[in-house]
Amino acid sequence: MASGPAETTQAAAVPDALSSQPKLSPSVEVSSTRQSRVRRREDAIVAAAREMFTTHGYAKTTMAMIARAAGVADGTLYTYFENKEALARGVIADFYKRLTDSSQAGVDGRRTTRTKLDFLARHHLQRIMDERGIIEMLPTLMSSLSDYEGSDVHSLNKTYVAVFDRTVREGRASGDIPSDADVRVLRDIFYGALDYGGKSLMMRSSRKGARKADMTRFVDRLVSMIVGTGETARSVADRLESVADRLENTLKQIERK
Amino acid sequence: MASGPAETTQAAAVPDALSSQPKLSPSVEVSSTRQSRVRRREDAIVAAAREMFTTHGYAKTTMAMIARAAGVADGTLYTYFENKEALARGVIADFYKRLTDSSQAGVDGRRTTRTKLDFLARHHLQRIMDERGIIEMLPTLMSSLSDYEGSDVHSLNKTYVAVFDRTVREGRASGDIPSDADVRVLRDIFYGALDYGGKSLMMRSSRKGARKADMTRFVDRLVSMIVGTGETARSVADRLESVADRLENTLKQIERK
DNA sequence: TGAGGTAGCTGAAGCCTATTCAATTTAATC
DNA sequence: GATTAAATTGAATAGGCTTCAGCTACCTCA
Repeated sequence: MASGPAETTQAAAVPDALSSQPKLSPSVEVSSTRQSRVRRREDAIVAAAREMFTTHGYAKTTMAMIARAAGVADGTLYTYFENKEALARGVIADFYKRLTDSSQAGVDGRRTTRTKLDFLARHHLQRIMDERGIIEMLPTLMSSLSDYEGSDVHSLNKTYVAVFDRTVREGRASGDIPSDADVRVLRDIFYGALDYGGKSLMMRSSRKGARKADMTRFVDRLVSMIVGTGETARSVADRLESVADRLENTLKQIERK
Repeated sequence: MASGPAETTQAAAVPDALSSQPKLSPSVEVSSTRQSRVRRREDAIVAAAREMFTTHGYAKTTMAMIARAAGVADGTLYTYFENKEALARGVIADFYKRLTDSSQAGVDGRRTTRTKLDFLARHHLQRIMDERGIIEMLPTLMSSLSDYEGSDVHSLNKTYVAVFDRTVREGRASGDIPSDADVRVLRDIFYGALDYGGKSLMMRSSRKGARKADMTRFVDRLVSMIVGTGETARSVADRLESVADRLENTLKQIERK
């Protein structure tokens, strides 16, 4: 529709193979080239929108409020985003990008399957509780399933959960997770439980302390369900194995007599 | 605000201790008393609203559309419901009431913890997939957590999940579920996984057959996580564990010689 | 350096809906 | 049948999203 940089949002998912100008040295981002100013303005709009949506919710936030907060005219918003929904999607996309980065970083810093999953769970919970206003817009925007498939929010979500998927596959390979486990099933259970549990946690336990304890109990249980009764069942197997060794040896001795 | 029967919706949760008239024989419901006509009209409005919301989604449904479908004037809607949100809540409340009834009935017809949970899971999945348009309105309406607490939707939801809670408590008492399990934690995991999994199921597997298989695999896994590695496997594990104990002790004695 | 061109910006006007309310119809009561 | 109260109506109001004709600031190139 608009001839302006409206599609920038879509393209933002990819590194940036944008338009006419050959890329200048990236360090000059501070300079006042047209592109950089445009990008800065888009960032300002997204930031203003996030602020407003988070504070007042999607429905009660008006485009005028966002424009005012971003320091632009109402019409300018439509140069960058097709409409209110697209702007909200932009905010969500941005959220997912940040979430994915921090999740991957956290996972990389841990060794065992259990600690990785434990981190992923806590991190997800923390984030959706902090920025709940944003993720609550998701169902509103993606009401028609067809809206969702193919949207950049969808692909960014896939990128995000891929962090979990990789962790599970590694866990399966290393024997921490039963090898017959279906990654998609575990993923649905994991994130479903976290989203629902997050709401639940916010409702009860208003006291800071109680919430933290509740959260720990919840996460521990959830993670234990995935890495299996693992520990115990596994240790039984381990013990049985060593018992078998000792039995064989002892039996040999007894039989020899 | 309105002097009309606007609060009927709220009161509908309770059997009906309404107003002036002493209750006549309930069989005369067909008659044309003022109250009965009012109730019939409210039902018509809720039904029309459900139809529209389900087909077009909350945002794209206009009050005018609902009024037309219900065969009343625009203004009449506001005699029964304070505003569009309240009307949507009415639709959701109605959904929960029906869901609770059918769930309880299904649970009553089953014996074991596993089959009860299996039924609850499948039933919940089926319903949220069929009437997805309705439950998708929930986050939109209840965006401010404070809206939710105390709303009749909240209390009806509590009534609904109570069916699950009872099943889990019974399962704990009968030993099918570990006695240290926290009902709230299990509940969050159960319904969270189902809600998320439902969306997931709808996205992949468009083919009828594949969806049914996916659903079975998903539900089996989820239920197994709650009732444990399941009756048989669990008892074997228990036996193995105790055998291991005895073996170790015995071996020590033998080896000592 | 200045003319010409264009990307980006502006904000008032248009359009669409939720919601209100004065007037009207319908039902209950006496 | 008259009186009163409850329900209903739909046109008017209000407020928010979106458009668009014109304006500004910047870039390019001679």
